[in-house]
Amino acid sequence: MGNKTIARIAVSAATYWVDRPYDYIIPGRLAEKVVPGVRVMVPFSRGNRRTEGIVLALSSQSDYEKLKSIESVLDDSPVLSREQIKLALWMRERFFCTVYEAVKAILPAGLWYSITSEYRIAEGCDRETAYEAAGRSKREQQVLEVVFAHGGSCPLKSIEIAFGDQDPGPALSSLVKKGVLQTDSRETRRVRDKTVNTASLNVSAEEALIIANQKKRRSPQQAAVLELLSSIERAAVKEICYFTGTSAATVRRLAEAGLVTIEADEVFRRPSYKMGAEAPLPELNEEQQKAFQGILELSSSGQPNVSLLFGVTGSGKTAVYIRLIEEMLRRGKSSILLVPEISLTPQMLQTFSSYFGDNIAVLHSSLAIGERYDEWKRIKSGLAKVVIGTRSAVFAPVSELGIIIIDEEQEDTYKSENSPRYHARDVAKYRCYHAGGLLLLGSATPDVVSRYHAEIGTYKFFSLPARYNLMELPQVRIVDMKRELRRGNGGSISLLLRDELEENIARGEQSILFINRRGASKLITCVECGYTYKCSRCSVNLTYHSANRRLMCHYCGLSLRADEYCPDCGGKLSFIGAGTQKVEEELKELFPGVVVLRMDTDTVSPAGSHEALLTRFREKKIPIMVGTQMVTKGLNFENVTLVGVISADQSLYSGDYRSGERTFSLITQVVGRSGRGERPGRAVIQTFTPSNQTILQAASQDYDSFYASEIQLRRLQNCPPFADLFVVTASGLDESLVLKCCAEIRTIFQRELGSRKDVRILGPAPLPVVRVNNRYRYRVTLSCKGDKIIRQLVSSVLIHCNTKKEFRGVSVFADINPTE
DNA sequence: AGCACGCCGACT
DNA sequence: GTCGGCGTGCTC
Repeated sequence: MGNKTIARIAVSAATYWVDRPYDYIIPGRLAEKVVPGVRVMVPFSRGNRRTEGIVLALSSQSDYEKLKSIESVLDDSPVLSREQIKLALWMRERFFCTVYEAVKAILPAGLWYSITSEYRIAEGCDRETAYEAAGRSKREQQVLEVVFAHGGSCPLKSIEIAFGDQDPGPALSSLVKKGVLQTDSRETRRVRDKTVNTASLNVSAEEALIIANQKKRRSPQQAAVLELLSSIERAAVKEICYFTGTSAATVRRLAEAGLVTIEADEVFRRPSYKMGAEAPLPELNEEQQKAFQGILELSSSGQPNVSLLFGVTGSGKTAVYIRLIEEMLRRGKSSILLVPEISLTPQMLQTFSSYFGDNIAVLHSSLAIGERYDEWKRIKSGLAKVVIGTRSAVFAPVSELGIIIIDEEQEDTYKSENSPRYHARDVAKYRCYHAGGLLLLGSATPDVVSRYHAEIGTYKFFSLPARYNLMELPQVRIVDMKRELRRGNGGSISLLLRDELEENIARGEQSILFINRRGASKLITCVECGYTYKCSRCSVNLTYHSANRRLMCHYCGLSLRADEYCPDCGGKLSFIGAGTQKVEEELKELFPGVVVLRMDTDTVSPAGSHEALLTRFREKKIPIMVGTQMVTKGLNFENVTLVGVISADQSLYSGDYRSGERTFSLITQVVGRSGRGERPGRAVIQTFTPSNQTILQAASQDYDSFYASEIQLRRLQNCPPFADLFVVTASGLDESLVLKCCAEIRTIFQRELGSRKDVRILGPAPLPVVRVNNRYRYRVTLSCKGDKIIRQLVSSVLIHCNTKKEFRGVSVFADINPTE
């Protein structure tokens, strides 16, 4: 080791366009503590404001002359490993975020510091001199008033509140400069390491008993504690008190006498769920065994290390997961199982706990911050080697990564909607590649991109056949909603569905109605012929924007005036769409007195209440349940024999390249799950486009034919997997400025890439909802294979637009292959 | 972004 | 003269 006195640091205050490693001097007193992966406080920018940073690397020299020094070190040991630092840097390049944004995604929230500053009147400065120094400045006077009102010292927050929308900054720094005020800032952590005081004997058990006997007269309580400890040696102070009826003070007195030692033992806050009884490993059938072995083979042979496991619900994917995780444990390696938010239920955790017990750590968003932090610590320390969680669990700090399994890998919840806009699958791929782990994608309706990779051999492909003896394919009927309209039924429930519901109610069987609420924007269709508007340039459906009363393409921005009548047949045009509430009301009118359970984001908010609703539905045998996506998880009930899809169209025509895939996946899931008991299930799918291929394919559960037609479409449209979509979004209060910025983005792309045949530039186009929070949002899309040159160009466009004076007030960000 | 510096009109 | 408003430029 040379004399590395300089640290390369990523700072949290840096925005994307100034984000780079900054060099700082490591002061001698911190030399030991500053190592890559620890967080530090550093002065940053002209005002030297205190900023959190993370040490990326150490160096013995710097190109920069006027270096500042690290102020303090926040961590005793690195919070990021070398691999994780590399991951953060990779994420910056890949997802157009700052290094620190990536770091924040990788680490649990419980680790974050919040900085509170305090201002106080300088020592030896009285009221008079202070006001004299403030002079005639009203703001400085006001600052002093607030500080004195707080007794000479007060948090910055209070001053800010007193100032309202005025900025106290200049007045504060002026007063500090004059020596009237002094400031202090402290970083505090919201979550502490939880500890429990534990007492243990300092003397042998025999000695303790002798002393206890001596003490029996004078201090019977101390004697009782010693007696207890002589038999169990070590116990939590709380428990000692409970069993002996003494107080903590008694134990403390013994500690002062040197007879016992009290230590703070680290304990973990654990999320609670029901543990399953220990169970033998599931047996695998022939197909499962083939998949199991085939997947494991990859670990010895190297590339490729990704497999796709295709199998409908009930085909036994979970058994394969369990055996793989178990195998990894046997090899001393860790596993990460990612599930979509809605599948991570107590029931599911109970199942896994039967096999892996306390080896499991759970990570998901509705855990208490302390629980989440402690689960993270258990993983990092190697206490938990089986991680089960949602999207962010892909960052779990396991040391020996054996396998990452992504269940239902086509789900949108694996893509983050805000910065860093990562896809868990991409991160998993990166991690597995670099740590030599396996990646397994599981699905009944794989992402078309994944299936394509399996087809061309970059992923290994395994398929589990459905267990036909378990259930018959439900009887599926498709209802043409245009005809319903023409017949005078303007409601959202067709005559057929009404009859079926009636029958189920009469028979005491249960029904679930599914509403597809994806894509909040409106679609227009012809009542007579089912005509829908398509973009002539993008072959996606146009959506109606009430703001300008025009039909627009979300890709290229094409806009048409909305007609009154169908341009094809002259029929009446009408909107498609229904909400859960509306359907609930209609049901109550159709079936007075029948209980209807509604399940959507309005009725399901706290964690676990989703589960509670489902339990109620099952146990109370409530006749009808209506809901959005989340009801698809409630379809495992024997008594549910009818499933209705209220409107299959909405997601189908939402106008992004994955809408077909999403619709197929949803309908397949819904249809495939009715009739899980003895009686065969029935499904009714309502649609305005009954001849739509995707709906027909979903109704017959035919993934292969769906894939075949979808992949052709993707090739035609130059969408993933044949190209990546780089979407650059600009937003701002001034609509014309936002548009001007988008025009410039387009021009830059055109100038730099215009000659490349494989590149298509689309837009500017409005987002499905153009105005949010008074900000107008437009985007330009770049469709091409993402290589380094493209990524660099996108990055430079972001920096250009965010820093150009002309575009002040417009913020621009980029996203790769977004899901709507 | 956030913060300081510098320039300029307005007001004590 | 200074106070504070706003435009400009930089961040190891």
